[in-house]
Amino acid sequence: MPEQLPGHRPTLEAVAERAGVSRATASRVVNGGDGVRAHLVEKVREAVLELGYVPNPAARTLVTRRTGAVAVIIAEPEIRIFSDPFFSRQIRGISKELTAHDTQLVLLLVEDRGDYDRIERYLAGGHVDGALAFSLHTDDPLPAITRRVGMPTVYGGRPGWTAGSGEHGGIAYVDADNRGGAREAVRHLLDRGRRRIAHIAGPLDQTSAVDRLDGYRDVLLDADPALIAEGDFTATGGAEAMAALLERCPDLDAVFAANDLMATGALRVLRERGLAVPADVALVGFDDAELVAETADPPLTTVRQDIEGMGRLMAQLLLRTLNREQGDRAVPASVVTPTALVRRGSS
Amino acid sequence: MPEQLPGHRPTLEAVAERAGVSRATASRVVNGGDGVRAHLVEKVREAVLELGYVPNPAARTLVTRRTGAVAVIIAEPEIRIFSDPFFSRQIRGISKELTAHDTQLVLLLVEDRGDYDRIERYLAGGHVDGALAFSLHTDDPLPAITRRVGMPTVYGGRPGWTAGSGEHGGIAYVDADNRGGAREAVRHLLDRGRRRIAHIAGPLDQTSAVDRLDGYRDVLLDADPALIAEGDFTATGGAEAMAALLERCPDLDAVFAANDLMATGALRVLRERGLAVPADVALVGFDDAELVAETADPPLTTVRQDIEGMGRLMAQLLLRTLNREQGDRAVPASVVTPTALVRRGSS
DNA sequence: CGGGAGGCTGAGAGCGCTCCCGGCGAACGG
DNA sequence: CCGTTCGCCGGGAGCGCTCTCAGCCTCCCG
Repeated sequence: MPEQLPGHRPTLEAVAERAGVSRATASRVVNGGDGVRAHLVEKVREAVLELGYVPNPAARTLVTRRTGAVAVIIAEPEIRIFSDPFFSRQIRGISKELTAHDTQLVLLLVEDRGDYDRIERYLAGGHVDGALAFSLHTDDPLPAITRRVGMPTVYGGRPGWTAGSGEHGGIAYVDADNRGGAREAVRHLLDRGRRRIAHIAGPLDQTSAVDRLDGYRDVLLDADPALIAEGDFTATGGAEAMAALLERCPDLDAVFAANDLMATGALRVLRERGLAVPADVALVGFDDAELVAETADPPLTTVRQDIEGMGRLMAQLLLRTLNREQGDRAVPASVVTPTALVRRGSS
Repeated sequence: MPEQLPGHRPTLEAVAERAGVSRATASRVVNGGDGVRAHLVEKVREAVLELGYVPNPAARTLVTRRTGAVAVIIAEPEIRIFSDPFFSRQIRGISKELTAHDTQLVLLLVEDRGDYDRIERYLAGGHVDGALAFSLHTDDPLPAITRRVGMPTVYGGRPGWTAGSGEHGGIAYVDADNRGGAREAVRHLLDRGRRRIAHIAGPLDQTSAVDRLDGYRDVLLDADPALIAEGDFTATGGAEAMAALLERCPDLDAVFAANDLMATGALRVLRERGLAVPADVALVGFDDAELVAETADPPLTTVRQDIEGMGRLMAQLLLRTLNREQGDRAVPASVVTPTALVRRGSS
């Protein structure tokens, strides 16, 4: 590519002049070249290359009312956000899909509740065409905001308050089959002959945690409530929950943890107490988190979900909505992706 | 905030009309209100509120030639990117600082080498005012790109090829005092009476790994080369390196790992071999990674760096550069932040 | 009381692009 | 050979904003 010319960047006007055509024709070529005779297309392309022309996105946005950018809103006040590989992989999937469609990713991190004003102003300002948001908690103000400013939004993870469609059209989301995956995990433990199967749940203000707990209960209809402890999706939380469970039910012979991080915490506590995994206690996690599940000792049996694929799906859903005609108000259907049990040494 | 009005968003023109002033005056008020009489300011502010006016960023950018956005380029093809808490915390710091200055964060993930063309086009397109980039490898094409398109850039971590100032002005970066921190770690092990101190280095195409190795050598001038093994900053890599070290030097009595993730891998191998930490082998890590160093068993002695602060610093440096007058070509000075040894149970 | 200075305001140009629409030439049918 | 259609191109308006500059009005000083 040519060096930046001194002074200002070349404009479409300059390209047109050099190619000996009008600005309109130059614009047509830059945007695909339909309806322009071949030799003119060629001339304009040359001029673009020679001048090192790059379209000015602001000018383009001003008239098309499209920014070619999408906001990714992460409203997780905790450190988890990135350190949980879950988010990183989902973002990676999103990024790939957006990139493939020449769309930019604007990252909006929410630190505290006051930030929501900023988010609202930002979305209302028309900086982006749509938004992707994650794992809402039950009282999250985000849906109200996106609705108010009319911003097309796709959520990652089923939102808390809407089982079906809300009052004003449903909300689009992409989620894994948490409940089904949990069922499979527990059934697997039953198949292994386990009878006192405990569950370390995630924070129950998140639907993924609730769904996994529900899946556990689906299979263990008469489960002893003492066999259920709530964690917070971190290793430390998992360890604490495990300790509490052992206190209450020393006879347990299996644990289904709602994610792999908590499973590793549980693993540590079990080892400390001299309990062998899986001989004394079988353990199953959830997520198949890289650098965690496989490298655990013993490697974790876990429920895999295609996290990166879910990210891609979120982006696809959003982009499809954005590319619909203006009048078309239909909300895209939500998608639930399948899970799969991965058997390793811990069960 | 008022609901989105039917049809189009209100423009500055509409605000001006409603307030009974000219568009110019309305603009002045929206941008701070200097030099406008108080009662007019009041009137315009009211009109803004009543109409729910939000400035159109594209129009503004078109004339000011400022986008109010900064690119964060992450060119780490590995999974590490986010799962290494290092990046997440740095991004968090960056995000905080940018938010405080009303600047947006555009995330650019580089998946493979072909992506660099896309990055170059993006930067050349003037979508952003500046860029922040991370941990360059020695042959990274990024510096050439940012220079070519004249994009102000601050790097996280000292770039590989430029010890001092390059041919055309130096490159601004923010880095921790890796070498000094490493020296302190090794001295600490010496103070504990250790004499056969091994080092698990990071990938030596990254300057942070090189600097930490150099710090190790600064203190152990006559270190046995067999005591040094190269890892890759992951737990698995650390485990492999540890195994290799034990193979070569069964008599080692201490290990300084170039990061905490590798230290945990080493820890696992040591335990497997029946070696007690710190009784048989003392262990020191680097980073003070959350959810890793403190929760390890035993908790890791490690070298803490203020990662989030480094992120903030990167953003500050960049913003300062951007707010300089156009003519001022000076590159901001790079910053090296201090480290501190945190003593825990592993040494 | 006149003149100059200085503070506010408004008119208007213009940022770089897209897209509507009118015109023009070629092609084709009668 | 003329009228009509159709494909292609250029002129020009306009997206919403900022900013310069000229003009006005007030105030102060001589």
